[in-house]
Amino acid sequence: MEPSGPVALSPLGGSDDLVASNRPIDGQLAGSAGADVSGSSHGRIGAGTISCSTLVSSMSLNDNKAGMEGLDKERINKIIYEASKGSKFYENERRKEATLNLRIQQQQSLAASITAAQLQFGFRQADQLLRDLEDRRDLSHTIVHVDMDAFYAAVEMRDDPSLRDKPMAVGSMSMLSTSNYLARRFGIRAAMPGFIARKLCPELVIVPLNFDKYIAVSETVKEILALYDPNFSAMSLDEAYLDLTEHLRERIQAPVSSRMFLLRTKDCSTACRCDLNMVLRPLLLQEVDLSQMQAAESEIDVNQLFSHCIETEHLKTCSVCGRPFPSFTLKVYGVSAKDAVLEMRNRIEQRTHLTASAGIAANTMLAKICSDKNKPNGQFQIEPIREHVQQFISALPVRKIPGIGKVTEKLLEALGVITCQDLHTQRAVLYRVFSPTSFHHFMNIALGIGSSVIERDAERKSISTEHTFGELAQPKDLLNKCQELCQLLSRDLKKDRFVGKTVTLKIKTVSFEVKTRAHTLSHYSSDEKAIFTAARHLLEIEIENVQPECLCLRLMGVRMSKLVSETNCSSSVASFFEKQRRNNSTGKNVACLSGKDTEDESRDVTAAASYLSSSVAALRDSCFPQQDYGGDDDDDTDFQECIDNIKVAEMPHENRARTGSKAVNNRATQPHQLSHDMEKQDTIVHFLCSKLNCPRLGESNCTCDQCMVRRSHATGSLGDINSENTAPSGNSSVCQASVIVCSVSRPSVDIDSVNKTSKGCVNSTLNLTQTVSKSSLSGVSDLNAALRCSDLSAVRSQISSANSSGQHNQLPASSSSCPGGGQRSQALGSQTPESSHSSGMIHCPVCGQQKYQWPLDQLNVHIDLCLSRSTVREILTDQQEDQQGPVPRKRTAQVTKSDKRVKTQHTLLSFFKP
DNA sequence: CGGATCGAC
DNA sequence: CTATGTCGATCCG
Ligand SMILES: Nc1ncnc2c1ncn2[C@H]1C[C@H](O)[C@@H](COP(=O)(O)OP(=O)(O)OP(=O)(O)O)O1
Ligand SMILES: [Mg+2]
Ligand SMILES: [Mg+2]
Repeated sequence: MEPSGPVALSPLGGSDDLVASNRPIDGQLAGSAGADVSGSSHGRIGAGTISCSTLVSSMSLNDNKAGMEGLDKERINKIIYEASKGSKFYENERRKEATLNLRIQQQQSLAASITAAQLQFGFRQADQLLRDLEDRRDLSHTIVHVDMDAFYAAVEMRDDPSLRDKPMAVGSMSMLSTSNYLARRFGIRAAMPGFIARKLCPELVIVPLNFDKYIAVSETVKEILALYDPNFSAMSLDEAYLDLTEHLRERIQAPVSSRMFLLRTKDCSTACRCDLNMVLRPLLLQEVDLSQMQAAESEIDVNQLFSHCIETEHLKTCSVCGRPFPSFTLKVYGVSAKDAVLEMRNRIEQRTHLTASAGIAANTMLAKICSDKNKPNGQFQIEPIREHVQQFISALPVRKIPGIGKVTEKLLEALGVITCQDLHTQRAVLYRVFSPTSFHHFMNIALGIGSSVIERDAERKSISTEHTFGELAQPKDLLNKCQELCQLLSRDLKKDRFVGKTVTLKIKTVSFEVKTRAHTLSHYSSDEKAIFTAARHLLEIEIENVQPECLCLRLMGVRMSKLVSETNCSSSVASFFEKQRRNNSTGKNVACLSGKDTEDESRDVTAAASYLSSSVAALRDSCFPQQDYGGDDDDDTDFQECIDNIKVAEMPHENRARTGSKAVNNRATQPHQLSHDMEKQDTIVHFLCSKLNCPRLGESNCTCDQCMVRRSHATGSLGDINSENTAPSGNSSVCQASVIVCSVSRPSVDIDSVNKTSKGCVNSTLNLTQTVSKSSLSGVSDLNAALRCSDLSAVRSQISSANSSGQHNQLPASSSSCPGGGQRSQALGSQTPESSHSSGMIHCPVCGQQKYQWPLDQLNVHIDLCLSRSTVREILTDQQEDQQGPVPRKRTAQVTKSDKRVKTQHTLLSFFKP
């Protein structure tokens, strides 16, 4: 994006033709942007028509929503403006608007500086990319996006019939989460404050949120979705993507009866309201004589088909609720995608009494757009034919593309881009003005290309909690609020078994200005005190910064990121170490791992390694609280440096250059690096062993690995590990560390074998650990000595020798030629898809946690953590019977206060994965 | 890399 | 009176 010295030899003027449509808009928008800025300074209102409300376009109505077509926008915007003007919120929106206009002006001058040569270059690059993308276009999948209609509102209307014919919204006078379609006719929609909505429609009924209900309904809907695609991906409580390809294949073979479903013809208050497809369908299907049915028949005359049994009591009365069945028909759905989706939507409605809309297309981006097209209670399909796709996408306004919001729309509009067709027309300008990533996305959009596979759920990356409150300015009050939030955050972290490293404080002043401030802890934690210590510090700095003014806030939030999951292991290494630190040491929480260049693919491994490093450090701290290491963070930085070196060495062609400068041809796709990750992890483990400088460590590690490998093949015996790993008492503290490291190094086993045997292995590790643990806690300082004497160069040479061929026989897991790493990985790699195909359920061999389609790398990290954790846990329970498990102990029924855990919404990149 | 911005529900 | 809460991605300095 650098201006890169626009030595405009021939400024745009000469090449008008190519961007003809661009010119007038350029001028117009630059002009209007300038007018906005100057106009806002003397805020003239009233006299003009609507120019006052377009002044702050961010405050005018978003009608980009189903059910909001053809509104009297002018009237609505006027009301919104009248209700907003002069408010602090409005003033802040104006400020934001001004900086956005500034940004647009910069963009425009950049666009204006494009030379003819640059333009030509842009065209060439764009066309090349377009060809590549076109070549890889995949129309073979049938992707479906399902989205409930006016979800929260629909649930409330279902449960309170008096609401059904009224404009209503869900939320509060302060903020609405959604509205029903009647209310949308008044311009009332999500993210609008209730008091403004009331001005638009005084009769509006506002119903408070009931998250527990929405969550329950959501689960019900998901049950149905899973029948069509067990790997479906829910994007929020009310929508999901499915890949119907497989279902459609099977659907053709399946018996007709599997496509027959009941459909109530009218809702009667006295009749059974159960899902007829659950309580009645199975009974009817028993009675049906398929031979009597016409193949083409789609609506079946129930009375005729079941004339022989329709008077039977159990077919007249619901056995669940005891009420009479309502009138219904039996519908036979076809085998097409359209019919399958009709069937699915019908089943959702029969089951939940709520309607859903759906989109069918070859990729998620198009499917998402389609699901909105016939909302509510409708569906739309784009046939998987290139020409159809092109036709559909070309006419589409870019604002309809998920991921393109108000701001991007405005930026594009300034470049003459309104429709997706314009994206293609203006491709040379876009190439120059936007980042390579954005440009890439735009070209995908122009072609109607998106992700044609449903991504498995990514690991969560942050957990946060924030509250809006009445003005607070007293430092005491602010700190109290901060602590309260930290407590809530800690509770959430523990509930979901996460520990994290980076604490971020968010504040919003009474004038709606938002700031965030972050601090990275020295150890992974979910502990309230640890979080609060960090958050308070950040807050105090901010209070300090505005003095002698007082920091007057309307919102505060705390977020934890750099997360590591410790799923379902009932006691964590982290909490163990936290306890030790609380008891023993004076919290020296300053040191943190130096900056990491964590690539996506190695995130888990690196995180695990970081975690390990933290754990070892914490272990050391807790064992030897009196010692002053002087170089506390030396260890960490050495460690991190080593990891980085490994990564650099193993990813020679890594393109880590910032993409900001216009890279000419750095569009090479990166080969997947999973096997490297495995190797890295092993290398890291060896690094740790080396770092601990114990002659027996490598040996122990090997033995442990081998032990586990052998057990996995059902030939191992405990003799090996017991005899070889038992350390002389003099080395006991060192060996404790070794055991921890050992257990973190992954057992080379396949899943089933682990399920059968790993417990024994862990226990044997455990026995050893217990012994040495007790002696080390009594004050042996060999570990400390080892750590202090460790020498980086020696470590490096040890690493390289560990990676060289000589070690391979002893260290199967570090074989680099084997995809996925060593034997364990290989076994895992071949077993996982197998077992997941039949049941899809994978369970952690250590803690037993089950997860659907557990991704290999995540499973591995999880097992690592579990193993080390369960080891420590057993030590703990052996030593002390006290303390809380992180399990929430309060059974007091609490209402859920948020719809947390919304995952990567439909943001640009997510639509273009493979 | 931290912080701001954008986008989504 | 009264303008949310939660999360992920990207960009810029
Ligand atoms: N800005 C928001 N803030 C808080 N909650 C929201 C917001 N937007 C949406 N939600 C919640 C309430 C919605 O019912 C639910 C699903 O969102 P979404 O599918 O976009 O709209 P909707 O289901 O209410 O209407 P429809 O899908 O028919 O347009 O998510
Ligand atoms: Mg919806
Ligand atoms: Mg939705």
